[in-house]
Amino acid sequence: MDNYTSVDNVRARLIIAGLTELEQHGAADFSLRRVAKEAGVSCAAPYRHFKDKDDLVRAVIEYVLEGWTLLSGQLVTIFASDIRALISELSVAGLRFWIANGNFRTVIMASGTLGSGERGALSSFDAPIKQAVDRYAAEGQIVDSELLSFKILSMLYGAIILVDGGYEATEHAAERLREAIASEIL
Amino acid sequence: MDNYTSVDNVRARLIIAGLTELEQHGAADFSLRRVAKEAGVSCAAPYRHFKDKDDLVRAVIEYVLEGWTLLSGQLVTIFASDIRALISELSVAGLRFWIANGNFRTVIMASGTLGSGERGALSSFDAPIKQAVDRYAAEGQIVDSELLSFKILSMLYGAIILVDGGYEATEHAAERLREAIASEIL
DNA sequence: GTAGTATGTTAACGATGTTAACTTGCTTTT
DNA sequence: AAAAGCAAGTTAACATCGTTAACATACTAC
Repeated sequence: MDNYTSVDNVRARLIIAGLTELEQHGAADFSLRRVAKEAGVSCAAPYRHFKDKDDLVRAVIEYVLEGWTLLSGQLVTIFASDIRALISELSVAGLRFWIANGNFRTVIMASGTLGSGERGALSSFDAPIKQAVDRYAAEGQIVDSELLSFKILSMLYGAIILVDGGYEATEHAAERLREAIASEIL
Repeated sequence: MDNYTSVDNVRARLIIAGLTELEQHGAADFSLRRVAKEAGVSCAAPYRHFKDKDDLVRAVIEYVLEGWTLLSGQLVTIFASDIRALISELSVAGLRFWIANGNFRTVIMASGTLGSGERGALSSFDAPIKQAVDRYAAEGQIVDSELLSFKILSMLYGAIILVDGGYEATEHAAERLREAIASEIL
């Protein structure tokens, strides 16, 4: 019989408990003990599955990023025939993704919080976009691929901060981002 | 005789102690007790000057931002006759400012950490740039001022994240930012 | 069956943010 | 000048936190 359902049951529960903890209390007030209680285990149990608190948080982020990998993969498929649309849609979707996953960006973008893994997380996020830009450049368009990547990625991350800071509403920023990118890859 | 030197001596000491604390331990490990000890007072003394820990951190950030206000003010004066150069120099200086003040951007850009004041801090940072762009638009250039502000500010903030995340070296990013902005306001 | 390992428990430690109760010294009022 | 009031420091205590150590228990392998 398969034992897949019971494999690492507690670990999985800890991760999704950590996810709601992150959503509700943010990165600053993230309490490992609360997560353990929420998962129905003792306060020391997490240490059987994770090195320390940051390790759990890292796992939660990894879990969340799987959603992005899935989503971006679908976009790549859908817009396979129109690279410019792909770049645009990936960026706007990326913006919405970060805004929807409110507190995660705080953790990922704050360098101190996670050891040296944060670029790993970030790069696994912007890889699809960078890849699409490279493909755009490779398809004969005369562009400085590196500069274009920088422009688009920085605008994307910057838009997140602007929205987060209350400078603009999400949808407004999404539209602006779409415009800005369109003007770059016309 | 002037009693300026002794006015709020402890409060001032707490702020600069908080500043070095933020530099050395980051926002996540910021310890109020350590700050108090560093300032030579008891662990409860800060509560005579600040509502709570976050209030102290806010004060530290305000203090740091005074440096930017000063710097940006000088740039505005220096490049008064060349708005395009002003926009460019303000942006690059802004990037360098955040990178130099490593741990502060973590605090300011993480929404959860500071109550609702974070946009206040951010807006007092990007106000000079927004202002310069508006002036650029007002001087007869046919541009969508709002869109241009969005582009430049988002690229600026995004560049900070990219540098912070290890995507690019500071000077490299500064050069790219300069290029990107130049291509927008030619 | 017995040894070993994986995974849970409870109990404890030190550090932290915060508050309450108190002292102390200066300023103002009478 | 004496008293009242207040600003600003102290110490002591509390709950919570991350983390570790010591112990228990069940599954797995030889």
